[in-house]
Amino acid sequence: MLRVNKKIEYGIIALLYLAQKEEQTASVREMAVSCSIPEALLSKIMQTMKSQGFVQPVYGNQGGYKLTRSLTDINLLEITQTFQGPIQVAECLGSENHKCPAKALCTIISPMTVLNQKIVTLFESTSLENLANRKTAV
Amino acid sequence: MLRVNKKIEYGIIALLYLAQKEEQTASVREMAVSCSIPEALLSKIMQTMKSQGFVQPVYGNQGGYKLTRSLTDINLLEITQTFQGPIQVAECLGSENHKCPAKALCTIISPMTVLNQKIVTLFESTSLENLANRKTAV
DNA sequence: GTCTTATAAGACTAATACAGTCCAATAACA
DNA sequence: TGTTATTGGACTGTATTAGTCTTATAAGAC
Repeated sequence: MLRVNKKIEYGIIALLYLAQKEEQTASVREMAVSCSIPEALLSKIMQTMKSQGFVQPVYGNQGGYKLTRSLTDINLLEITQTFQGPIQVAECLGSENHKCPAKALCTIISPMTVLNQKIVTLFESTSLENLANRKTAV
Repeated sequence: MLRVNKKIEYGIIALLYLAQKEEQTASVREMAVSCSIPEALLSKIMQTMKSQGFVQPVYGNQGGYKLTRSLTDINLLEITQTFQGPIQVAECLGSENHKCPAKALCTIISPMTVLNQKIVTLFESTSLENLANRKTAV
């Protein structure tokens, strides 16, 4: 497993779709049908995307969303953080999570932190443009 | 999130503990108390570890488990796969999972496969010895 | 032989996260 | 004012995770 959730998958697909349309808007319905994503779910996802500034809403007839940032400027880490919070390979790496009873004698926190940073770097250096071109950086 | 589960965390901690004891055995109870891990849960974890050949059981008084492989020989990928199955950043990357309705027009499968491979490589090249020394390879 | 220590294995429960739905409200244009 | 579309909240079902409980089995110590 160790997987990114559906919102992230769908969100990326939707952003790539919007990028194809260049300056035009696409409604949630259009994107949902074109990409086979449940409409109500995509609607939620786009709301979150809006609140993070990835897209801009256009109300009314012929409205929808349009991309406000370029694909080269958006990286996978941002999207992952938006829908799943910070990347933490181990639960105890979370800043607010100091309740692990084994923490004092834990032998793996420190190395896990290093591993975590590697994954963060990998995600951070992968832009949506990279994804669209079927590459990853690093 | 994007996190490794508790069994993996506890399992690694237990293996590192066993390594410290060198050729001696340590019982589940001893490990559980020393590492603050719920005993019944650790018991399950050790059973799985046994079935994968990481440790050997010793029955009876003064029994427990002992390590059968060296820390340099065990990598994080093996442990992750043992307790969480194969690493798949995206759900659709699973071999048996061909039911995604968007698959035909999905724009992210191919790049996600590349990303997935990077993570697999990172885990594979990180041995428990690396973890014990607070490093990761790659 | 039986007592004790320890693993083995299966069923079971509780809590959480995930995926997805439903409905009423609001915004803006024609 | 009707239509198209976003907004936001509550809600449901399912899967995964974490952890517990109980009974059985193995083997050494006395």
